Amino acid sequence: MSTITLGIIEDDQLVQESLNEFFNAQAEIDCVLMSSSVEDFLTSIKSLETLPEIILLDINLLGMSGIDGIPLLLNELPKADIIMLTTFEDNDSIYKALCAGACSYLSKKTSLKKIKEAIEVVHKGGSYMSPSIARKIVNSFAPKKNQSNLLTPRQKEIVAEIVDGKSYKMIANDLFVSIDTVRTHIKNIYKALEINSKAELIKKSYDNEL
Amino acid sequence: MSTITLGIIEDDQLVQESLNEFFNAQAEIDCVLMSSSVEDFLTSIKSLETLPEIILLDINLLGMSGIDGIPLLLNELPKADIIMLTTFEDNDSIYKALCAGACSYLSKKTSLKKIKEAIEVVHKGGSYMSPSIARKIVNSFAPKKNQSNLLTPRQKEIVAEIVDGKSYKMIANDLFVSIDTVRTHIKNIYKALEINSKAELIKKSYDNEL
DNA sequence: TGTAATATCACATCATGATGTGATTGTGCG
DNA sequence: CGCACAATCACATCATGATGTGATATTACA
Repeated sequence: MSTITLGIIEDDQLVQESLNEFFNAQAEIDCVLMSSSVEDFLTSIKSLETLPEIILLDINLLGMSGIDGIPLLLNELPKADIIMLTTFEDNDSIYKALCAGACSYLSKKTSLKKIKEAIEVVHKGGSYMSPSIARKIVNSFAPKKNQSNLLTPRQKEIVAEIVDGKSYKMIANDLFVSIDTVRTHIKNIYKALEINSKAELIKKSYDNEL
Repeated sequence: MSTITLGIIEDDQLVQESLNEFFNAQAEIDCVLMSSSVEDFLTSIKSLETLPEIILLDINLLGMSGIDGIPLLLNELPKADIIMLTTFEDNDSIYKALCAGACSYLSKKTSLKKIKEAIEVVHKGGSYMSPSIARKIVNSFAPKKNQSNLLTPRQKEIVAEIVDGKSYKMIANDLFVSIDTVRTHIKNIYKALEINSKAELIKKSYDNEL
């Protein structure tokens, strides 16, 4: 197996040292750059001969946050894979990091052995998530338990049409009822969901809040 | 650690045997039911004393597909966690299984040791994905390469407000411009995106097609 | 049997959205 | 310099959406 080149952006001195020490002892992984901030990292890579294939990235950094740094890093190193290594495990951070282009997300509690495993997995074109984080991600797909019966079946049909971009007139046609009936349904839907515009309805629908 | 009770739905005789043999040798895991179809499984669990906490589920089954079976299984065993174990690794199967409520997804190539690990991880409230599958999932979050420059920065601001559920009037207020300016922007946005309603705009935005 | 919930329709009114035409200003680029 | 383009504003018009009030028929359940 060829050596994997690694970059690390991490502002905690202790974590830096422990990672450095560990990877120095690993023949398969070569840490080519260690920085305390995204800004530093971006200037430093310009003078490197061998660029990192994998970047371990913290979120809570001096200067720019790791999440905001992802697009910049990918811009400079389009082929690099980014692995988040952070204490933040809230849905929002995870979601934002993945959307920005990170391809793996590890809790800082992860053992060095597992971090190494994750690096190797990512290098092979896969991805590894900490179990707790993977669970949060799958939960974001799963249907809400509050499969709330806020809406009647008929109302859900109407919502489906609206979300599909249909006008009242088209809905009336599709469902073989009058426009006024559609209006009434929508009025009741708005009341049930405590909203008052199509935009909010579509948003709720996409966010699975029905 | 208390014993984990397991159910398996798998129609390949060989896989059944190899799983059975393996788990019989594991003190931590007790396979309480092995079926060849979702239908069989659902009738058989009625006569069980100890219900499975975890279900290993194949997709390609006689009768109902594993994916279609997920809601039925969760209905009977609301506390159970479902782990997919299948050769199907296409995005669509993965997406559908997770949306239906599966909480883990393993390739059939996964070693028995890793399957056991996955069961334990899931039992602790986490989730484990095969690396190749995890990668597909994260890719579904990542931004489209076609970060299309169809819209100007200002137009993107307007879209953000619309998607947020704001009316033209509110947008005009927020951005300190007149309603007519907002109208013009939206007109141009519609032209650029070849659409003609707010609903379609919000849809495109949520589907990352901007 | 009566009441609640659902689904249907009507009429009215005002707000908002969609679309067209036209104009001004500033910025950047070849 | 002149052109393209982004961003701003105005006026006009018609379609659509939001909201209220009221009514009828059906089903479902206590």
